[in-house]
This record gives sequence, structure tokens and C-alpha cells, in this order.
Amino acid sequence: VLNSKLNQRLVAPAKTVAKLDVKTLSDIASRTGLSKMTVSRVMRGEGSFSVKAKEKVQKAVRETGYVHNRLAGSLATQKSSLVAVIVPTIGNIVFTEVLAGISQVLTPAGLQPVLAVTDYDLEREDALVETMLSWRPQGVIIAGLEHTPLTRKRLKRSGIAIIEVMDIDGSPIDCAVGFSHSEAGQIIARHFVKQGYRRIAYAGTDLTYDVRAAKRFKGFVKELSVHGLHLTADVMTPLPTSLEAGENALRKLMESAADIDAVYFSNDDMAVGALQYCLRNAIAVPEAMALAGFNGLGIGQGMPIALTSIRSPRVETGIRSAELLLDRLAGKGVPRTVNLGLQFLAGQSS
Amino acid sequence: VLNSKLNQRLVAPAKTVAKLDVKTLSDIASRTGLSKMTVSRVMRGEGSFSVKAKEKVQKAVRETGYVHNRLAGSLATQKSSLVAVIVPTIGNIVFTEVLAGISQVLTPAGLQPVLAVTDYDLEREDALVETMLSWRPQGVIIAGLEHTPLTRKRLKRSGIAIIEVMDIDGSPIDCAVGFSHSEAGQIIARHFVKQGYRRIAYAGTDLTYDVRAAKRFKGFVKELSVHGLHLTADVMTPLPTSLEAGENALRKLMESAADIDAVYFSNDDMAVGALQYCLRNAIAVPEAMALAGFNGLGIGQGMPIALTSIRSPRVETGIRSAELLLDRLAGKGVPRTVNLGLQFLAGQSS
DNA sequence: CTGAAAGCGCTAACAA
DNA sequence: TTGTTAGCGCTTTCAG
Repeated sequence: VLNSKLNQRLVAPAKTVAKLDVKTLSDIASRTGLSKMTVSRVMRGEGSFSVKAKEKVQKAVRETGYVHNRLAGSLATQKSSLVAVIVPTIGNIVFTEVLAGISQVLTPAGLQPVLAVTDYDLEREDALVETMLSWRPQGVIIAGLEHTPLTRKRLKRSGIAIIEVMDIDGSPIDCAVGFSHSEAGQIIARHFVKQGYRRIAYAGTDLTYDVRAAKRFKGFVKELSVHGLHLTADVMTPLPTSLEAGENALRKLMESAADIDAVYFSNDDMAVGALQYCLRNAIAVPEAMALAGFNGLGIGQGMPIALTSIRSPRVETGIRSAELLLDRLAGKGVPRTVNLGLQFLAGQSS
Repeated sequence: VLNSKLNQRLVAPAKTVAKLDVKTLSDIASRTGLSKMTVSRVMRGEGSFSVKAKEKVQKAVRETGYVHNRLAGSLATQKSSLVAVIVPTIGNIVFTEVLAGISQVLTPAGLQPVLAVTDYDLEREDALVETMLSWRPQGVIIAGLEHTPLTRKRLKRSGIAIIEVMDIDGSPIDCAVGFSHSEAGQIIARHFVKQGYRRIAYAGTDLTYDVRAAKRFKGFVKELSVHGLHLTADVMTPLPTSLEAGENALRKLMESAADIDAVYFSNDDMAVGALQYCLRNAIAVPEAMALAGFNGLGIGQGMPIALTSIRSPRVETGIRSAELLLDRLAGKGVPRTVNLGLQFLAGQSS
């Protein structure tokens, strides 16, 4: 019924009539009596041309609605003003903030970021890298240091600027900007130990996919062992992380007989979900259950019981990576690794 | 000091050596002894070619790392597999969810979404539309129905598929997919009235920028007036919305002598910030202060006192808009307006 | 199944 | 200041 209703007012595709079919520089050229080259110069504001020529062209463009064809332009000049940005997800504020930082620097420089999302799938990442490279971008900003050998080869071979972001624990193809996830895990472990927790659990998503979460996990476990402790329990849920995933993970841990007193979550999303669950069900945090996350999101800090977390420099990572990309394009040398550091947020949840 | 430390290990730009300089189809052609055309056919898997030719080409591609040049390909075929997606912000989960829905449909169809962010600036939107059109995309998915006359003209004139999303209160260029913001405002007003609130306030960001928030506001105020009520107070903060903006707005309202009993916020971000503030400061919600937002985000629903809100179909909007785009590309007719509806979430905060 | 020729719309380089 | 020529790397078309 709904369908038939909709069908009644279907609108046909736009007729190819009406719009003056002016599609190329040549059209503007013949319309103004100038040559293609002069029109091209005016369009780009490069080279020299008379005021008269400029006005003629502008008028013609206004009248016809001519839009420059960058496909052809980029092909002719052999460069494309594009910068590929490849991230695992945008379902998480973390990467959108990085992207915001990147745009903030790239756009004023006349470059256009083009986003691709891998969904934490390295095969997909490889395919996306190839697609992106086929647009002949000026550079690539890509999340993480772990890629398939083929992807690394592709990126290296491209000869363009490659900036890896959000992780510095490993060896970059060219240049890495971010922070140490391993260190983040260690900091929370040390904090838990100092606060006297002994029956400690971890809750996160499948570690084979989110490599950076895995690095935090390893740093966490390693630091526990330094203090003679080990993980009492862990829960791994499928991607993506979410408030619900955090809540479910905590419930699972509490239902088990493990008698946990503190949980380290993969990130703030999950930790906040767990914290909300505790608040709703009058589970005393941190007395009955201590919680900690990662990223230092506002939502965790604003909770009645502020979440123990670690602030990651996300926008800064975006900005810095874009700046380094510009340095590279200017032919400058860049550091192999830029550590933007982390900030521990004690909170009250542990 | 830090700087000098970094400078010590600056890495020079990659030498243009090493990589076999194989950049074009012709290179593969001469390497395999085949013609450009045969190589092209194999690369695209189109037309016919022998198994032998295929194997030769694949081997050469593997060895040389040749990457297809879409700039040239798109220019030759006069079509580009690109779809422009233009949104006001990505600092808000709302639009990233729409984008996720779009990618989910477009990617399997062999199309590539290209994102551009306007920051709620119509002049910037116009510039971005022109830039996007210059890449000759197959279509444009753009948030909202309000654009500058020039932008509308550009889009119309482009002759490609144009889908406007996230709003249906107005007349689309071609086809609009989303929901009614005006209706969302009305629903909350009706709810507030029914619950017995009489000293009602609104808190949001500058309405001249976020047109959709303005529509919710108008729907809200209009419905209040139907019930003989008017807004007791309002606070407008600068963009972007955030938890802090919500908290600050609420505090401002409480400090004034207006004696407010309920506040309608521009969106869940702000409302959750305000709710968190109340929880931290033992302000009884909804007894001392009732709160409502918009979007129905998980974070609001998970609060110890669930936020009154309205769930907007964000992923669905993305999916549906992309589907309609595909319909258009297939030459099919499409409805002028698709209303995906809203879902009221009563919560406990009002 | 394969190849040669022509051209997509633009710009670099040179000439006038 | 303006115009001409020769491509950029690919695909379409048509012939073999």
C-alpha cells in the first residue's frame, strides 16, 4: 500500500534539456572568442591575461554554469590535490576527531582529504589503498602501523607521502604520528595496582582486529605481571565497541564466579556503558567494582562518577599528521616518529 | 630541546630510485608484448581476452606494482564512480551514522562516497559543491533542503542525481529522504504540556546556522502556543553542540530568575550534558527540572534517568538515500519525498 | 581474441 | 597578453 502510494508520485529523471550544454573550456573559448588557453589561465588565475579577457570569461562562466573538470586538469598536470585518509571506523568519535584535525590543516592548503573506512579489515584496507592510489593522491594518511605486506609494498612503491597515525609502537613506512597504546595499558595497570585491586579483568573486542586495543591489552597485562599479578578474567565481544557491548561484558563478568574488583575496558565507549549499568543498578563504583577506559571522552568525564581514563591527543594527531604531510610535499625531511603523549585522568571510578 | 631532538632524526623524502618506474598501461603492454588495449581489457575484466594474456598481465602487474590510473580512465569513459556526500559536521555521531548507511549501499555497487564538511556555512557549502562537481561525480547526497540559490542552480544544472537528506520540511531539488524536524518539536511540546510543565525553556545553538534545529524549535514553539503556552526563556550558544554547551545552557537558565520547570534542548548532546550536570549536583530530574533532547542516542537512553528524546532514523536515511541514488542512476523514477518517520522515547527525564 | 587510431578535457611549453 | 602544439593515460570504436 505504502509502495503504491509512493509510486504515484515518482519523479522522472531530469531531462537532458534546458541546461545549456556547456561542458568544456572550448565552449567558453568559442563563446568569448578567446582561446582555450586564455580561458584556462583565467579559470585558474595563473599566468597573465587582460582584465577584459577575465571579465569576458567570468561572464560566460556565470551565464553557462560551466564547471571546471578536475579529472582532465589533474591528468594534464599529473597531480591531483587529493589526500587519501584511511581509518578503521567512523562509528567512533575518535577517528572523526582525527579527521577534523586533518581537514583543518589540509583544506586551507588547497588539498582535499578523501576518506575511506576499512572496518578493521586488512584485506579491505589493501583494496582501499589500491583504489585510493588509483586516484593519484598527493599523499596518504592511514591509521595504524600494521598492514598486510602487500599494502606496505604498495604504499612504499607509490613514492608519495605516507603518514601513519594513532600509533607509534612499531616501525613506520615513512613517518608515524600518535601515541603509545602499550604505555596507556601500563598506566592503568599501575593505577589499579596502586589502588589495591587484585582481582582484575579486561573487557574488549576481539583483539585480532583492533590491533591498537591489543597493544593496550598487552601493555596492561605485562605491567600487571611486573607487580606479580595476572588477569583474573577477560571477556571479548565482537566489533564494534558500543555502550551495550560494555554493559554486556560487565554483566558477564559479574555473573561469573570470578569475583572481580576492577575492569579495564578497551575504550571509553565500553567503559561508559558499564558505568551507566552500575549507576542504574546501584552497584557501587569503585567500591564494589572499579572501572577504567581509554580516550578520555567528555561523556566519561561528565558522569556523576568520572571515569578513570587516558586522554588521547586525537585532534592534535590529525593536525600534526597533516602538517607533516605538507612538509613532505614541500620536500622537507620529517621525523620518523612523533609521540604526542597521553594524559592520565584519575577520575573516581577506580 | 624537543625540536632539536626531533631534528636529529629527520628522514629525507623517499628517493625516486628503487621502485621500477612502471606507471602506465603502455609499460605493462611492452613488458608483456601485448597491446595497451588487451592489457586494459584484462585490468577491467571486460571484453574478451585469452587466459594466456590474462596470466601475462597479472604477472607483470604483480611484479611491477602497477596501479591503474582512474583519473585517465574516468576522463576517457566520461564517468567517475564517485558520489559526493556533503554534510554540515562530522563532530556529531548523527552524520557519521548517515554516512555509514550510505557507504554500506554505495560500496558494493562499485561507487565511492567522497565526503565534504560544510561546518554549517552555506558559502562554504557552495564552494564545496563546486569542487565536488568538478570531479564529475555520479551523484550528490547533501544534507538539508536549504542552500544558496547559486548552490541549487549548480546542483540542478549538473544534471546528475541529487538526493537531499535529513529533512523533508521544504521542497527538494530532486528527491528528499529523512524526517520532519518540525514534527519532532511538536511531539516534545505536546509531551511537556501533557506532563504539566508550564514554565518551559529552550536551549540550543544559534538557529541561523543549524536550520534543522531551527525547524524543531519552531515546531516546538508553535505547538506550545496551540496549548496557550509560550516559551518562558531560551539560551542560544555558539556552535558546535557539546555536552559542555548543554551544561552551561542549563546553568544559565537556572541562574536566571525565570524559574524554569522544563527545558527542550537542541539535541541529545546538549541534553545529556545537562542531565549529567543534574546528576552530579543532585538536582532532581524530572521533579526539579525536566529535560528532553533529540536523536535518541544510546548515551541518553543509558543514563540512570533515561533521557526523553526522539529517535531519528539515521542509518536508514543513509541507506535509503543511497538506494534512491542507485535508482536514479538506473534511470528509474524516484519519489520526491521519503519520510522515514520518528520514534518518541518517553524516558524518565520529563 | 587482438590491435590501431582517435579522442576524453585539460595544461605545459613554447612561439608570436 | 594571447595562441598553437603536443601530450597526460586511458578507453571507445572499428578493423583484422
